Amino acid sequence: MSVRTGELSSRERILIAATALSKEVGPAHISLDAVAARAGLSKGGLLYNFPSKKRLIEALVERHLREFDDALRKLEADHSECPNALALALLELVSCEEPVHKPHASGMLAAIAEDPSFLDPVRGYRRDLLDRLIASSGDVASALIVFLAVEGLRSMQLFGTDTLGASERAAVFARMKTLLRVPEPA
Amino acid sequence: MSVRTGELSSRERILIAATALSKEVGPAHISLDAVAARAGLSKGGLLYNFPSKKRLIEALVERHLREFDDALRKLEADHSECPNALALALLELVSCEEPVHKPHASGMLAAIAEDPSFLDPVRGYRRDLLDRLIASSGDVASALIVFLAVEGLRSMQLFGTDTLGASERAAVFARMKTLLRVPEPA
DNA sequence: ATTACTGTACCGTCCGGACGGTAATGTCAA
DNA sequence: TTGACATTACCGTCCGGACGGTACAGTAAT
Repeated sequence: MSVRTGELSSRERILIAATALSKEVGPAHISLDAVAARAGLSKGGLLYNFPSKKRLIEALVERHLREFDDALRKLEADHSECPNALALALLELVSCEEPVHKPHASGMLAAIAEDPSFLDPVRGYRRDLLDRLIASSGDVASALIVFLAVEGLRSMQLFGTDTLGASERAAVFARMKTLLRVPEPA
Repeated sequence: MSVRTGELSSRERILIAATALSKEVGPAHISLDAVAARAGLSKGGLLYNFPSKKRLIEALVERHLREFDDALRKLEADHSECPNALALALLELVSCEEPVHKPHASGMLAAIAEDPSFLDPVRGYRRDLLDRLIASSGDVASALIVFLAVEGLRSMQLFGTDTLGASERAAVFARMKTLLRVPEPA
């Protein structure tokens, strides 16, 4: 609740450190000691910011959800004139080269590793998203296809299994837009 | 290398126990002690069958891959007359109520938790699958969409995030078949 | 005086793995 | 057919180390 400088807050540094460590040593092996050292503070300092490992991981999930939603809403606003704004925003969000959620991927894996129920908030968010998508689209089936494809691309990014090339991603993106009967912008 | 009786082998029991424990205590918290106890043998006995935790987890991944591939090939054979046999088989495999891979889900999470690189064989398999799918389909874009949607459904099943209802799953399935220009069977 | 830490010292627990048995089941030569 | 040894499939214990968390005294800035 301060930080006037351009420096990152301790909380932020800790979250970043936990994510990085998860990628380096495996999601199941992030220890408080290691996270603290990586974030450049003492274990006491870490425990001051997050009173338990559970809280730390919850924060990881909350941060991911918040940043994902912010980015999505911004993109949706860009297409506010279009009836399929949400679907379009989703597609853009996941098919760009550096999606907002990608840096958080290994942190999410750490949460799953610790206890899959940490993802309950994510489950809720996704279902809401799907409902909004269905409501905003005339066609339920194509809304579902878009949702599933987005989920597929996201999961591949989560596991680092993103074997699709840029051209392939572009092809799906284009086809998906025709599926939604969105005219190409040129 | 024996087992004439109808009983499960120790290896099998261990694999089942590890998967069940992963679901119960969280993928990061399966210990050799607990797995052994659950499988009804001692830790020494477990280590006899799998000389290290790493080997145990590798076996979990191999088993998943093998059973998935078996099931897929069987379904593919059922549609051998159709040019999109592979795509159809994939869709059927993931959209049925109890997919073969679902019971293995928490075991896969345990593998990811321990070290995401355990999934390297899975990555390879998926890329091959995608290539076969593209080759067998005239249209690259729709092959990609099917692949991504399948991957999305699979990841939802993996995380227990499978919020889709049966009717929704059926709707996507049907739409996907028209995408592939497969005639409805009645 | 409060906030935001640092640093050290601990505690109890758990964990992977090594290891030394051992009972049952072959195998095979004398 | 019997004794000698090998192999298989396991048991139970032990150890060194790591981990989450606690406690607490100190400190520098506001």
